[in-house]
Amino acid sequence: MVLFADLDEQDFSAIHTPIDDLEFKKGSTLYDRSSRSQGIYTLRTGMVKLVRVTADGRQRIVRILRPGDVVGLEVLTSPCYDSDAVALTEVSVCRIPVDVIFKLGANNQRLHLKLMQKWQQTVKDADDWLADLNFGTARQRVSNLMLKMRSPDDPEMTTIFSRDDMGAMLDLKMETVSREINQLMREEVIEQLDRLGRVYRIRNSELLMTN
Amino acid sequence: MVLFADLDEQDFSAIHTPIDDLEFKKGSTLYDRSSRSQGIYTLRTGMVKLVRVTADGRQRIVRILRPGDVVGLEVLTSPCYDSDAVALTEVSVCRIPVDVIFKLGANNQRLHLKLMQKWQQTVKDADDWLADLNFGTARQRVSNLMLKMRSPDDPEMTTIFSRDDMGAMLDLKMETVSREINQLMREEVIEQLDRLGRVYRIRNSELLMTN
DNA sequence: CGAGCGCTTGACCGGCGTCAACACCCGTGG
DNA sequence: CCACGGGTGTTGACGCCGGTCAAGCGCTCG
Repeated sequence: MVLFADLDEQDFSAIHTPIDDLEFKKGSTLYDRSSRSQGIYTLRTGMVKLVRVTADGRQRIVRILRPGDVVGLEVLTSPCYDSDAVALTEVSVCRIPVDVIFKLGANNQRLHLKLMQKWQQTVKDADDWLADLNFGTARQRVSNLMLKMRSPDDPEMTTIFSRDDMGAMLDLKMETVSREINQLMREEVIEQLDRLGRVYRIRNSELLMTN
Repeated sequence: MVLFADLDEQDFSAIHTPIDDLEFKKGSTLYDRSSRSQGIYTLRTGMVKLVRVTADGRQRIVRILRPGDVVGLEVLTSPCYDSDAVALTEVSVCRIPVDVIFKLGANNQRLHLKLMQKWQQTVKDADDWLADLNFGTARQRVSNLMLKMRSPDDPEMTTIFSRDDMGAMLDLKMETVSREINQLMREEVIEQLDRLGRVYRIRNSELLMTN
């Protein structure tokens, strides 16, 4: 209940339309650009990637969403979504139809404030993504991604993605991503914790930052 | 009056705080990250760049704003700005104190809708910027920038920036930008119209798009 | 055990960065 | 009027980072 955290009882009684709790499997798409609006989603657990296809047919990941983020805000003012949303892990979300937002929002100042905060966070995330992950050498990009994907409750842990996805995030080729990660491991800056190459421990965050 | 286009007389009478019309010279900064919020700006004429400084001290331009855009929306929910805003040309803006927005918004549904549309446009612009201008070869990036900066009322005309600024937008070095532009001119895809290298005519937009 | 997928690693190549020289525009001052 | 200097843009030579192509490894699942 990211958006409704501090609504009154009476606010809730105004809701007649159902709010669905949904689960998505790893790899399944919550929505794509062609689909009509089915509402906005608040992300409870898991990670979601927002994907666009460039003019020349390649995939570009424009942002990663994590628990607490809102997915698909754009349909509040637009009939369709701006990108595809694909689950990177098992994902559980809460889907809220657009008209529920408008009914509640009609005379609810606090919801407007919460929405505005979500918009602001989205813009900031987008700008951060551009400034931190798409600038500089391959090594800098990979380092910054490892830092950005740290676990909120244990900043030594970080979990990343398939090498292909990382390429689409950082504008690098899979092979380059692989090389940089293994280089960081040889230098003992990071340490692999699983067998699949997704979970790492950061042993020297200083060095990652000053790359 | 981008935001207040369809407000009632009575809405306006609620405003006591002054709304300033301001002018900025080319190169002057409207605000920077350290400055306290002085309100949001609607851009009437000219162009503004939003700039961030990366960890390693280089400048990154995250977006260009043009007439009709709103500058500094983030201070509606945050005490300070997320980036520096610098005038790329002579600029005239309309500055609206934050509390005016809140006073008007308290019971004005249409203003909320307008604001939401501005937020959505901002996110879309940010994502477009990432997907179109920071992906692919130098030639593709320069081509896409020329397309994005076309004049709204004459799509054959496009006006760009200093080579250094273009580098900070596209994550390329000045020299590379210069080479690509001159290459496009030799191929007669574009044609320079001024002596400073800012205004061009697009002679073959097909070719620019399919690069 | 073998097929298939994702990841790693090596060899090679090309595009972009680096460094430097130079052209051009403009303002200033002689 | 020209001489000069600084800022911006262009162009060339060269080197290196990251892309390309290909082989091989290690899982997982049939």
